[in-house]
Amino acid sequence: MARRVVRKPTKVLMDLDARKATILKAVVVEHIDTAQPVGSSAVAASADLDVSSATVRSEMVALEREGYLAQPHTSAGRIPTDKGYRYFVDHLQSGVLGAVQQQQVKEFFAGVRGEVEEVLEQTSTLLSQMTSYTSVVVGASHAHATILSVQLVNLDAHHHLLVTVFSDGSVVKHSLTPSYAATPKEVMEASRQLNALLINTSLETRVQVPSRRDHEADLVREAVSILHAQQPVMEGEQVFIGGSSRVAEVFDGVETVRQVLAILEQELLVVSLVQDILDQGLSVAIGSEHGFEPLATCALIVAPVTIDGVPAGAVGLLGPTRMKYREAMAAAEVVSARLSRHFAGADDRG
Amino acid sequence: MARRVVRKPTKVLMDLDARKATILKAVVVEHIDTAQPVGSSAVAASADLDVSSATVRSEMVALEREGYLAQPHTSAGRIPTDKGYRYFVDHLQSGVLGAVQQQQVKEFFAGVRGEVEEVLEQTSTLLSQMTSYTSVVVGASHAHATILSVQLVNLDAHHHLLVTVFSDGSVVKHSLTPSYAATPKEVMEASRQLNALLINTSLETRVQVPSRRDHEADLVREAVSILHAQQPVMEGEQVFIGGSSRVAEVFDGVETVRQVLAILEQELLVVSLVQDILDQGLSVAIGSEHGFEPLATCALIVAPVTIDGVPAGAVGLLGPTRMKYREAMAAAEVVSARLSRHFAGADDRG
DNA sequence: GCTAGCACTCGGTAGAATTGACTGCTAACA
DNA sequence: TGTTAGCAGTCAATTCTACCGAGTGCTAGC
Repeated sequence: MARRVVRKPTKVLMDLDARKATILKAVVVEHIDTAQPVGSSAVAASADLDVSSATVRSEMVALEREGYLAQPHTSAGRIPTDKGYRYFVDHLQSGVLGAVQQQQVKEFFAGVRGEVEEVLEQTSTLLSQMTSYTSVVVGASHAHATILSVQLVNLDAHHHLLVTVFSDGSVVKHSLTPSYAATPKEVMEASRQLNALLINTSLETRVQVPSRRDHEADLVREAVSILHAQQPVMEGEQVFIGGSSRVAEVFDGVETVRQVLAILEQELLVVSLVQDILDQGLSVAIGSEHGFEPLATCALIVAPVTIDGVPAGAVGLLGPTRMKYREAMAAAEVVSARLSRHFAGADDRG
Repeated sequence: MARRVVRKPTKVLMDLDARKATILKAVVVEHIDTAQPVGSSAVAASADLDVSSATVRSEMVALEREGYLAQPHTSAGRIPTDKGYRYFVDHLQSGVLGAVQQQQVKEFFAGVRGEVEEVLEQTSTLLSQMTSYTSVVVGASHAHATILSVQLVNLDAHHHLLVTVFSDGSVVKHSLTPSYAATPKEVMEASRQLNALLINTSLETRVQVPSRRDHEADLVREAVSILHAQQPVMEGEQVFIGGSSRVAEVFDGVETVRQVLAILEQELLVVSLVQDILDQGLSVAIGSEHGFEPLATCALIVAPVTIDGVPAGAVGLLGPTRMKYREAMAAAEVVSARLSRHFAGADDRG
């Protein structure tokens, strides 16, 4: 992927004097609210600056020159640039969740039950409902997990199922369809050997396969090779996308909607996008910051999920650059934290 | 669900004389192509009727009176009603697939490999790419499949994984989190008992569980109850939706797009919709024919997938009522047939 | 350094006029 | 009787024109 251009936001150089900052924030807040360009008088009225619109005006000229604001056309107000949003986000006093949302989260985690996948999927729906943005929940790959059990099940003479259980609780199946007919006994024996061979190894460990030429050894070899033949990257990554219909609500322009949906369809892309941002220690990627052109009008909020300190995935929210950062970031953080806790405490619940 | 109002299209009463039929078809074809109301002169020109637009006009008045056509406003042309589309579809000479699409299908099925789920998912993408409509692929539930193997795997003292393999090749996992600490030996013994108990039963079979009060028996009881505690309807149904971004292309109006996307998010709903139409032996449900209000502007094409004659799911295409029925129906039919063949012949391939 | 004031720009809107794609009807015709 | 040409009427869509108003940049004065 030609997308490794993300860089940490340079907090240096980004210092505006108090008045400029106030004005910038006012513009951002107003524009997020109304989706319209914001004029100097609106700012003069809203922000608690005791200056006239003319003063605001000259400050806005400066802010535009420095790249925080832009003007759609001469006689319009200003809208924030990505850089403007970035300043806003970096200097955001972290928001608190609304009472309704808090209640929602509480009830959800009190009531949620079931397999990891189900929980992640439902979490995704929760996040989307809370924020009215599209949510992305990524579960970690089990590339590093060790194998707890391997079992070869006989469907019929030419069709066997390799079922592998990993230490992180994931279960994977693979089909084996040898050209020769294996007897149930041979399959069982192969299964036994596979267990002996693979238990407590991870997928990255190479193992010594038998070199004999009989059905059992053939089965064992094929099973091992299938198991190890995973995609080098993030096979087994799980993505759950919640509220894709929100895309049609929060973005304007059919074409934008189509593009965003098209991207969400490519789950691998979404995973790597989230992963990238996480790598960079960012919690928000605004506009072109993630270096992925088609999402230039989007902002992506991510929050890591950990299990006992170990990275185990992430939750994310995708919205337009003019999204409600405060609420959305608060939601992502709270949910990721509760999710981490949920998994950490998974065994001491009924 | 309050939606069991689907009825077979009444082919009786639906006979139009040759000229009316020609005119109706011309209107449908033209409107599908242009999305615009079709006027009498356009019909007079396109169809090989040797009559003037005035004659066409009076015929169209009749067709409107009989409910096949409608007029958006006085001085506009006519657009087909659901009934009009229905007539069109029922009297459609079945289309053939374009050469490109044929090639696409051929290559796809020549190259496809992997687990059932992967194949279904990829098929969904294929269908969507071929037709540029959103596709829905439904895999059958394993409610009737028998259990080939049950295994209880020990994650830690309070956390076990129940892995069940079914005769249809599906694998399901459930977590067991007892409050007492079970030893690995107890878990293994429980696993053994479960196997003895459940193999060759289906999920509908009730089994006799041990009534002893020890850890093994407790584990067995819990495992059996979790396994049998499935949703009465279609737990284990799988849905794969391909090309949801197409929704933004083929429907117009953000609100419509949002609604359709929202419906696609509810997978259970989609399954039951497809199932309903399949039950009725319909291959196309147009507009309100499926009795589901929010999809009134949609048409849904379905084609059953069978494995050796046994129903095993369906493929579907969702588009606006003015979709390209010929091409889409041909695609759905061909793909469902090839898919059926693929699964039937699954064991004699490498 | 701030502000009031002013001229200027330009997108958006409202209304009127025009266009053009239709229709339905009618009278004449085969 | 069915068909057609012709015509008047309807109505959405388009174009235009004028105008409004939000908002700017600039400047002179405080």
